[in-house]
Amino acid sequence: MTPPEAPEDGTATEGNAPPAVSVCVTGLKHRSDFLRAAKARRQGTKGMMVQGRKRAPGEADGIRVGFTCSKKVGNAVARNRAKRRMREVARLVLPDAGRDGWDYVLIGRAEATAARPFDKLQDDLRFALSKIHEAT
RNA sequence: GCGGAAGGCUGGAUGGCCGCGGCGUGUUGUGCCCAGAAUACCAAGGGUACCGCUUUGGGGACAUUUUCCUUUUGGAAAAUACCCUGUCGCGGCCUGGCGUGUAUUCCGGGGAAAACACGCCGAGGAAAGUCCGGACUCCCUGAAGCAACGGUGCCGGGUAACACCCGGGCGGGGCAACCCGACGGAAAGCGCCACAGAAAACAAACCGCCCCGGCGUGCCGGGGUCAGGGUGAAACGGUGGGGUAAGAGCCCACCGCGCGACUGGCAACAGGAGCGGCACGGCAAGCCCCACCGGGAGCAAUGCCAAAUAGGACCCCCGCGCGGGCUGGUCCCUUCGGGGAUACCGCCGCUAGGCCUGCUUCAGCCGAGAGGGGUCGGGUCGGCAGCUAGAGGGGCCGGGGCAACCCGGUCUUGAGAGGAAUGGUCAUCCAUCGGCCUUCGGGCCGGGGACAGAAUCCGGCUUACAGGCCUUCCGCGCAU
RNA sequence: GCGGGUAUGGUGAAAAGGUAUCACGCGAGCUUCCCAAGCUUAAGUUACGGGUUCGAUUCCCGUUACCCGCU
Repeated sequence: MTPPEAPEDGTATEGNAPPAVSVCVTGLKHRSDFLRAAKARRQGTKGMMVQGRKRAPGEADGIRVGFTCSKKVGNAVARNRAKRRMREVARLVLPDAGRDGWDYVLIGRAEATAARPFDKLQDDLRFALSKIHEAT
């Protein structure tokens, strides 16, 4: 679902400082990946739930990220909207704050993910990532 | 103007920044493919002419050194080196595997994915529910019929088909415009109709009413009767008159009901001379009968390519159990005729034993595996196809038809993802809601954008939906 | 996506077209000095909305929620 986001080097995002090493952010595709991430550490915020897992070496390269919404979030339109907002947040935040060799899963929340102001949503992800990373 | 009925359209707009999916073109051009060249490599096993190293036996001649005897020649012993001839092993080498082989590099050609650039396209009227009907694919099947099961159910037409649509009929609702209807058959058969009521389906009679008989004179028995009573969703048709012991379609009139010649209509159905003399309650969204339709499963169908690991079949190499033999090889003995051995090599042959179920018999299978190499087929992850041009949609024109719809012409349009694109964010405008101010022109602030997201495709149905716009019609009020 | 099923007191289950039943639980009361046990009693939109029928938990249609299978 998440096509390889454009390598954040140069052209895009002039506001954000491009990371020194351009790490490829790809999508999580398999259910087993999601389940493994769910067993690792997690951090909830107002806007979303974030799960993170440091992969075993040799499993895959780069940062991988997946998005999920349960039926609690609403009908298909509401779920897709929540996922799109989280995808956009991840596109802006992860190349900066994410770490190479990790899997992340972002889980949408009813009401909050769709209604929360966009900058707050970005802050939520940054906060959650820092909490997950510092726990190591 | 108010209230209503029917049909249709629409489903926020513009811009900035950042981004997504598909297709096409171009650039880069690696993985990969094709053709060629060069170099290197390929296990176990087998062979051993030759070469190198090494273990060890026999022989040889001379040389050197040391020791001893003699001390002139010389002799003896030991060591070293050399030569010849065997021998244990290792390596080289040959063979084997070995081929359309593998790997690397280079030259030429083709060229995914990816990146970049440019261009084009990118959700709906319901994309939804998955309720019908099809297309398409696979499975079953010789064909047809019957049965079973499921569905449809007024008639005619439309359609690829339908439970859909159109027109008509009948019934019901509304003053009307209009709307609604699973609307075949209950004299083919079975079943059910609680409670109440005398009685619930075809015959019967509780209270009554009337007549006769009896006596104990207000009760009993027999007969007639269904007008009255009450029950219920439903009760031997209703009203009036005649009639009678009391009554009753018993008779008459009108209404209702049934049958119905004939007439109209393709038909549903309508009208209806005449006849009957009241019989035939309801339920088929109970079983059923009649007519018609239907094989099953579904794109997660299906087809193709195809890692790692495990397992299967076959081939080659190697190896293993038993027995015997051979003009073989090797070793031993030999009176040189031959005889014996055979762990090992080559060739030939075979079963002991095990498995199933408690026993027997028969049959079958395994039986020689623990290795190395190769081929083939199945097949998972994964990938590709199916996958979007079709009973297509839309506009305009012409023709047929009351209409649904059909025929012809012309122009235009065309999402194809796969943890799943079609967006995120900001600003302005637009529609709208609330509050405040108002000089009633408006202004300010705040909220806020219906239902809802393609997943193989198409025709319907059903359900959800903020608002806005258009057309036609009906009723009432007012004015003319 | 495609296909199938279920819904009845708080929970788990029954019910043939005719008064919604059983067990456990919960509330109240009686009994007891108190508790337990026992006895009495209350609580239901039969998921929702229509239809057929005199009458629907049951039959038919639609809606909602939940569950299951196919990869």
